[in-house]
Amino acid sequence: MARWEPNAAGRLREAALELFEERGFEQTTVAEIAARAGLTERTFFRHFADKREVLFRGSEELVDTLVTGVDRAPAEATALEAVTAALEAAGAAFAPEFARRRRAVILATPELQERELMKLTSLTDALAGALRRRGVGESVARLAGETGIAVFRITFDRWVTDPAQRPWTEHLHGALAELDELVLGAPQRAG
Amino acid sequence: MARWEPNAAGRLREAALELFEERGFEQTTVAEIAARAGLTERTFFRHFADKREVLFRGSEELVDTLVTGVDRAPAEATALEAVTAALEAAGAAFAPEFARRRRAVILATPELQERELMKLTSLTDALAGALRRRGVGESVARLAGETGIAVFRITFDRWVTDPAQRPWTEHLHGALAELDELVLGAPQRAG
DNA sequence: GAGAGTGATGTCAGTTGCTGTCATCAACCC
DNA sequence: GGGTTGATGACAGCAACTGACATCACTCTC
Repeated sequence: MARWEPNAAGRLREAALELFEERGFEQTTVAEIAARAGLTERTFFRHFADKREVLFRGSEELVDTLVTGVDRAPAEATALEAVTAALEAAGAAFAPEFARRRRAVILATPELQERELMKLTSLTDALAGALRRRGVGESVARLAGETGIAVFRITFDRWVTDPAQRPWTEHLHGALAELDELVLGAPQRAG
Repeated sequence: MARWEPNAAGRLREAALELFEERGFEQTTVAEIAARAGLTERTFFRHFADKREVLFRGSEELVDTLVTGVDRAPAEATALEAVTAALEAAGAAFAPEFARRRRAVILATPELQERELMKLTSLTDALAGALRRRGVGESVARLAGETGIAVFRITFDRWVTDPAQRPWTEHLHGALAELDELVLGAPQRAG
């Protein structure tokens, strides 16, 4: 038998999410989270740098997914096509039920929104960096990064709140079509 | 003689900025800031909701300036023209020396970057809201808000770091011209 | 002009986020 | 079987932040 119950970080994350849902982020202490997970406060801070971070574990993997998606796009692909490929790959990174609960808590908590904005900025920077590495100019890379994350946010929100639970790629291409409309004045995306 | 030295909030802000420059945000305690301003820690928290906020007082006024700028734009103006008018008005809101020092501290401190992203988001939302109120559609208003703040950030950074100290409007129109290039493929802005 | 506010400040005690340090002890290695 | 490792617990301590109450120059009112 193992000395400790497995998956301490996962238990802490689930305990935190439950408590945040029940009584709110600020009204929950780290000691309470740890107790529900069968651990101590000190151990919580060994797994997560701070109280907010418990809801953001995994964002580094998302960065990797997006960068890999851009890197794997064919050399002839435009910046936006490479970003689109990356965003398609990103859809597989989320467990829908967890994502939905987590999103509700973040929307209710300014402190968590701050952290989320920071993570999204790192996604933007990572996308722009990957594009620059494949030869895209600085300004276009930055703009494409910002646009890509804007599309990502729209896609994520719709996917998470869709009562029909349509797949990620469907929402993604819907958002991209709207981007085309905005830029070109009419729907033109084929597929 | 007045019972207290005047401008407590201003003294706290200057003391905080000095200490953040000297030894960094995290290495500075609120008690130290208050002491340098001739006040107590408790009084600091009466003037500022938290330690970060001491560098962000005034952002509500910037929101007002931008919204007023959009509201005052002629009814025929496009969304982008209204945003441009608002951004021109925003230039007068900054004292360059303070802005430069503040920016350096924020760039060195992730905690402060989080707060800054939050403030920029509220600027984006305010711009988009003002545009919607003058009849601009939801999606265009949001995109114009995001674009406007992106241009604002570029303008602000260049203005603050410009060794030649050229005026705000000059940097603003430079950034807008680049936006045109990106969107239209060639410089086309006249004035 | 005396008494009753008013408002910015001080004082103090308390909670909570977060950190450093040392101890523990099953599992693993040689 | 003894040493090492690695996740955890225990405990002390700092700093951010809050609530409650006291202070006292100024101001308003009659």
